[in-house]
Amino acid sequence: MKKEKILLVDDEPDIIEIVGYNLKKEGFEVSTATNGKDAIKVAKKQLPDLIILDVMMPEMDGMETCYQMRNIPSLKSTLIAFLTARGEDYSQIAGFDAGADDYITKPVKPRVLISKVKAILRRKGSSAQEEQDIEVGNISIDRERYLIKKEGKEINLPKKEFELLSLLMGKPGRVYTREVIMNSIWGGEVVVGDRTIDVHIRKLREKLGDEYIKTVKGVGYKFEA
Amino acid sequence: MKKEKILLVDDEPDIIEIVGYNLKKEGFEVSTATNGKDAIKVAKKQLPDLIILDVMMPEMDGMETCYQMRNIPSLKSTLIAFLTARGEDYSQIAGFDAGADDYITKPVKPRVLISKVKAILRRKGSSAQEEQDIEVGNISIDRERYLIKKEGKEINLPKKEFELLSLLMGKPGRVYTREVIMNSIWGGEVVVGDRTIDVHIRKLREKLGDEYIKTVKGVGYKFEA
DNA sequence: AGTCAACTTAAGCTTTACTTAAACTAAGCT
DNA sequence: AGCTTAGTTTAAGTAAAGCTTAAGTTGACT
Repeated sequence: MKKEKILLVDDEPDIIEIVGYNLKKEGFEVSTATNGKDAIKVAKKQLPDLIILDVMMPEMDGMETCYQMRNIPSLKSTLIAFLTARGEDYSQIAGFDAGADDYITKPVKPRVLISKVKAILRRKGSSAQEEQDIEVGNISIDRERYLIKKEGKEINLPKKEFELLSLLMGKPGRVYTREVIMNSIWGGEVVVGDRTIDVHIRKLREKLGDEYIKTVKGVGYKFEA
Repeated sequence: MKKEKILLVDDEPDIIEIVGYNLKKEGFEVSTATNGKDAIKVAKKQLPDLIILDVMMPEMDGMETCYQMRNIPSLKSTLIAFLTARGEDYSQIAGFDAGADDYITKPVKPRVLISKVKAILRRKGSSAQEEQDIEVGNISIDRERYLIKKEGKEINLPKKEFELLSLLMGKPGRVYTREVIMNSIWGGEVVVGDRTIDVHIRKLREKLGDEYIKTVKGVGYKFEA
């Protein structure tokens, strides 16, 4: 099995040292950063499986770093855990809101840390969604150029429509619930009505033809050739 | 969307009271138990999404309860979180080993609790990919695409029928009582008459043929090849 | 024969989605 | 800045699919 990559971010070298050592000993591939900016840079390159992020850091704190990371598409499926001093309850709340998956309280006992990290990673399972260009039937999608082709003809889609189609075509046949669609395209924060999705679906059908996107009543939508 | 079910297990009525109140206020459907045995009994009936389990309990403690629950197939995908006094590091480790998904430290501040619970449940959605497709006899079920196949032919079922068949096929041969069916598909809140189940069974038989779903008079229904 | 549970049908009700148009927003242009 | 346009979201009416109920029927067991 491939080594799992962990990015460890903390401004205190001691912590990096101790935690890093323990993680490596357990067979993880560990990279480190001492501030938010570096962390983002490294994360983009390495695409780690888990990022452990200290909340208290100079310049850009963990919370802010987390927000920014969550807005980077390639890090969407990456797990983020906060490292926080015990009892800072409100930072926990804000942390979850910022999109963290878990938090770890300092001071950490090595064995606890390892158990925790393993538990977090275990959850992840198979979320390695590939960013490749997809082609289904006579429709192909080019994420890099932000356009789609139908029978060779290029069609330009506005952002939301493109993302919606992109999501649905990411796994043809699979039904996406409105909830999932909302979360993927609008994110948990923005609140828009359900009708909005309908309308975007409609626009897509208008442009592609009705035969591609199917409605599963009471459940959601799916793309099918 | 259907309310998420949480089973709360603690021997102290005060905790149940406070925590339960807060969870209900957030829109969760809460059931309770004051000891491990009851907890298992209730869990089997209700099939909750999340079980919050106090570690320290008389008779059967949380750890033991957790072990036993993990050995019950129908609770395989249920999340279990421990409720533990702050700083009991070793119980945390043991907890993860026992198959817990997370732990919550006492004393709990309501807002933290809610955030935590939501975070835990949020994970489930994304890691529930593990749902395997079931195949019995010449009928197979594809949860992702929301359709079933009989001898290769795809059949489209409406939501309730699909869920009902899905439930029954989850364990072929096992008899599901009306009560369990109600709880799984409608949730404890909605109250609909027993005839409703009959009708859905009928529709299924209409579409699949009478030979698959069998009636066990006075008890319930089962799926059999 | 009487009782009880399940079956069957069809009708009415509810929910969900479709469609259209109009309001709102953001970005680019003059 | 104001205008223009493309894009997004909301709103409202309509259509359809699905769900539930009701009521009469069947069949098994005493």
